[in-house]
Amino acid sequence: MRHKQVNLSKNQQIVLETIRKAKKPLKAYSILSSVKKKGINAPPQVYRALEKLVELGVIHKIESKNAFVDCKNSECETSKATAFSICKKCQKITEIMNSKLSTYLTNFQDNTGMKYEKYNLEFYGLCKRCKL
Amino acid sequence: MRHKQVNLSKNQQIVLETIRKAKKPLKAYSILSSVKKKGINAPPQVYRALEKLVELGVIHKIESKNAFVDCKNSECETSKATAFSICKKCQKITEIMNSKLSTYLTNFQDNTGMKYEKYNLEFYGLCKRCKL
DNA sequence: TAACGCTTGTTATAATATAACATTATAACA
DNA sequence: TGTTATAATGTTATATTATAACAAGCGTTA
Repeated sequence: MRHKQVNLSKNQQIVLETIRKAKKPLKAYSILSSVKKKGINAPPQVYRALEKLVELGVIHKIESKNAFVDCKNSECETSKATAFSICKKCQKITEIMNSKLSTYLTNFQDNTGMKYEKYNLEFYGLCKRCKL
Repeated sequence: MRHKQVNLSKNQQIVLETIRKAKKPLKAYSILSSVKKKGINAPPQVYRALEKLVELGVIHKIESKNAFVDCKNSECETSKATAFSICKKCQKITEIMNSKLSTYLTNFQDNTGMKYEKYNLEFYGLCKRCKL
């Protein structure tokens, strides 16, 4: 498995490392405060790194949370097909990797004549533990 | 297509009317400036109305745009199952009403043991006109 | 070298959203 | 009707999320 990390700039690497170390999705300003000690001082530096990392598909943005997680799917080349489950109680977020689902959605066509290039799906509910 | 009949408060009605008149998704502060002449002066008034309307399922939030559209689906009782197509070029947003899709997603199960109560799906691409 | 593209650093500000609190309206019902 | 509970309102202030704008550095390559 090859890592695109090789091609990342310094700030991009720092931000990615921070996200990878986290057990949960991180928000931009939380990342910012984590990386201040590494010389990243201002929001644009974080947001620029995030934008690039999302573009590369190595992280994903959870739109309904304004938070970022690293992509656990090693085959994920870009961020064009993403699905997450979000626990309403503990906020745990998991990337759903289900080939039937992704095939279904990637091939989905409706009658509007639109050509879909990308999708993002977010499921909400209670995770196994919080159901108890 | 019939709109849903619901008992709404004054501010909720004003906000809903504004969204219904719009041809495209509206952002909260854009709504705010539209309704200033009707006596709504501050963000919380708009956000509270929006929150309630979303809860009732008469409008939906497009998470990736921080914008709100009215629900065109007269059978949509709550905001538990939503799907949209978003044109990357003209920003046109359409609610997807496809029973096969909603059945598929509503019944979707993965192996995490999570029980899904709600989902939101956003497709991105080029609409018919922008493809030309 | 010069021109270019990309990343960086920096300050300032825009855009989105909520906290907190006081007040008023409405609904439910004894 | 009066009483209570709940929902909605109005208001100020502030928190949170994100981008604009500009200057400068660095490596590539023409």
